[in-house]
Amino acid sequence: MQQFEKKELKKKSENISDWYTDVVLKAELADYAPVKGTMVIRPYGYAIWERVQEILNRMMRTKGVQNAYFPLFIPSSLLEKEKQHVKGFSPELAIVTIAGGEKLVDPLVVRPTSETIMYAMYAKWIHSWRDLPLLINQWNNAVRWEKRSYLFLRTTEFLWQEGHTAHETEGEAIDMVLAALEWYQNTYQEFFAVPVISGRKSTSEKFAGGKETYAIEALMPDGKALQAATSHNLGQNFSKPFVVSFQNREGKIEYVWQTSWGFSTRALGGLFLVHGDDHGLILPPKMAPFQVVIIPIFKKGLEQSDLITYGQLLAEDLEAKGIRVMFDKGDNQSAGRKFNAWEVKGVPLRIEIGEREMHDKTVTLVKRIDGEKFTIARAQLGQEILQLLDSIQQELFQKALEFLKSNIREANSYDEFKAIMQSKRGFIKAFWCESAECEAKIKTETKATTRCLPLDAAEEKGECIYCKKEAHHRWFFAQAY
RNA sequence: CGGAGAGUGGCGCAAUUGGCUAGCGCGCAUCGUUUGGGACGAUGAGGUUCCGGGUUCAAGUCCCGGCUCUCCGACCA
Repeated sequence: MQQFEKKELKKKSENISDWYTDVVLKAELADYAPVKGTMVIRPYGYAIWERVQEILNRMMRTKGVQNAYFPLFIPSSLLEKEKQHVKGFSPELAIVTIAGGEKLVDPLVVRPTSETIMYAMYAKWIHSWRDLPLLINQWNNAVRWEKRSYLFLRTTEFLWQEGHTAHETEGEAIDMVLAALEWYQNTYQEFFAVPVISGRKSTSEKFAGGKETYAIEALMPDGKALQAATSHNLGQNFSKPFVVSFQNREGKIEYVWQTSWGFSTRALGGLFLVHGDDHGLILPPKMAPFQVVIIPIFKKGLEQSDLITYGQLLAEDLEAKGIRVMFDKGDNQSAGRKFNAWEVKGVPLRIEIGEREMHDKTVTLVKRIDGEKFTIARAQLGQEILQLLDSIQQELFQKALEFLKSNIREANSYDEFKAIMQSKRGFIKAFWCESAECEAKIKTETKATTRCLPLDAAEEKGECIYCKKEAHHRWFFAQAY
């Protein structure tokens, strides 16, 4: 019995954070690396990141954003040009002080984000309004020396895309900021099947050096919120110190209006946490590296090669329909072991083929989401699977949406607020006067921070939940990841 | 950076008051039998017990110093 238990996954229903770590390791998404806080993203996990790249690249192309690559090292003198920016990042910088065996006069910062190095270049490239807008994205890594790390959700080194644009007018820049936010929201909702709240950040939560920050916030099963991606309106805060200026249509010198926005591997953590159950991961079909796994069941007296041919043709048919298929045809693992392995990895559909199916020209189909098992004729399989994948995608989103909806609560008094934080957590909508003092006190006393003010939040009259002074909006609060 | 815990084959663990050739399960390799929910048998490989120093006839075990990891807090995408 004991040996059996060791094979089991930790239960999501019992302890979500143990489950999460366990499932990330066992599904072979990632593994711990030798340096504290770093991880290896393994092929299965990286395939999911590549899906994200495809999705976001496609979205970025619609607006003409181009990919490029800027260096990893930033001279510290450059980083220091924008005061709020250095101040915000300095506690978590990794700095190279010795290189080539010599002490560096100007140490090199390993990028925590690339505003400074990119804008030093933008200053060189932008001279006229005709050079605008400049729309560049890069897929890269960044390093922030986190004191406490967590697979995917907070690693010392992480992967992301960072988009950096420069515009002629602030209006254009704001359009860009909101467009990026919408891309992120779509990625999360339509592809990850995770509903989000998108909105503006408070002053204390905004990007160091920026003017306004917008974010998408997703609710995790433990009632904590995950800031899944951000989009910043930088105003002219960087263009001034970096002298990114241009001659406008009237011939006058002006500073550009800038934006930056990023979507990191952290977002994958949210994807893994939200879906999934005691048996492991559940990947939404649109993100799954394999949407279908075909498992042959060999039997004595059954010609193995016949079954493999049957499976091979099946796989080719499905692939021709654009379905991502894994045919796990090896004969050195029992079928049961394969079932379990692919369940942990969250493949949405499993096809079992054996003697019966081959004889009847059918397949046995099993849904990961609920374990439902049925037999269908091979002839209709492709169509059936496309429909199933679609309905599973919807079902996952609906489930997550219901969870989100039932975990958004209004608090009209501070007592009510505290009571919610002590029990179910989730999002709390409450009036707040927008003073940093109240925000800080609420955080210390309840762990909840302001998450955002939704874009469509109505202007209302109320009193701050903490100080009872006048307030105009109900902000979203939650304990953050 | 504070608090707690832990470092023993790849992984999970064991090793009596300090005592014999450091064990067990999983995994791995070879061969055979198997395969409809984590198969079985036989054989085999694999160890500087985190590092450095000390005490002792004798150290995985005790002492000192260091390092690393995990969890919990403050900081953060």
